[in-house]
Amino acid sequence: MIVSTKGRYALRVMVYFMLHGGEEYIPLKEIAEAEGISQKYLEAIMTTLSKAGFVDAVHGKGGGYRLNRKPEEYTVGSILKLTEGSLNTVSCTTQGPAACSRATCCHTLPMWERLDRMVDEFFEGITLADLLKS
Amino acid sequence: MIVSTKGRYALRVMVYFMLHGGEEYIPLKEIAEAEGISQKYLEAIMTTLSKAGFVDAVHGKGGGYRLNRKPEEYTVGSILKLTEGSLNTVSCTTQGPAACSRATCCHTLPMWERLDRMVDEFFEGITLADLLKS
DNA sequence: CGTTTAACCTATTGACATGGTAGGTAGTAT
DNA sequence: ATACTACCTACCATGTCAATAGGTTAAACG
Repeated sequence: MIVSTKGRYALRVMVYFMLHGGEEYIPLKEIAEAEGISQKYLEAIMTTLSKAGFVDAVHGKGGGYRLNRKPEEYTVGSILKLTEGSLNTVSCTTQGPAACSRATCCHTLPMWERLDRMVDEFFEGITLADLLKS
Repeated sequence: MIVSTKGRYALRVMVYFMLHGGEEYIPLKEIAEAEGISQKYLEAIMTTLSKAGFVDAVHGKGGGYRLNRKPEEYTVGSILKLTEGSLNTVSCTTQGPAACSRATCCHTLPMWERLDRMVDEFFEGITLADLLKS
């Protein structure tokens, strides 16, 4: 499991904004119900997105969230990295190169690094807008 | 984290066999010490590899494990799938297509499926012998 | 004002996987 | 017989994930 619900929910919510949002703010309650996600759980995810400046948030009546930029300007990678913390595929590559004492002689490390690069390029090459195409 | 220690250890052990083994059997103890892996923990992994026919095992003095085939005939994918159970990147794709009630209308599912295919092709395209090249 | 709405904040919980340990049994060579 | 080594079963400590609970702040509306 490389991507948990946190990242997947975040993506689905962002897609929801893209499809149903405009200038107006959409309250969390509506999204949670529409997407079948626990409202309380979504709160934490939305706060993360809001703090990072991925969405605008407004308190009070008529408030809610809305996208900040055009869908083409969000990469899936940026959303996942924010909510997941990291997209590394093995613990060998999460810390610096000196994390594993066998790094210098490990015959498998280069493969993990190649995989990480491949996954990163995959997600950075997809924007929110792209998700509607397939 | 897509690959846990189980799969990573299995790969390192298989590489060890490739480099240090021949016709003779190598006891677990030697591998565990050389690779710095808990011997008891390795036992479970080796038994899995042995049961699946990836290695030959012989009890008693002078016994141990050895490779079954030529290094080019093991794909990294087959070793990881055996020890990890699955290489799926998200829970959406681990079960059948009907696992998620939103599968038919989910805008992100096709992306996860593409990712899974990409990761699978990556690992199936690498053999044990390839690991020495980079 | 006060009430409603809705974002934000701080714990806490239950379930589960991971990584590893402990202790014993069965098979093989000397 | 005994030394060695694979195999088997059970257990445990830790951490993350997913979700819940209950409150606080901010904004609109009457």
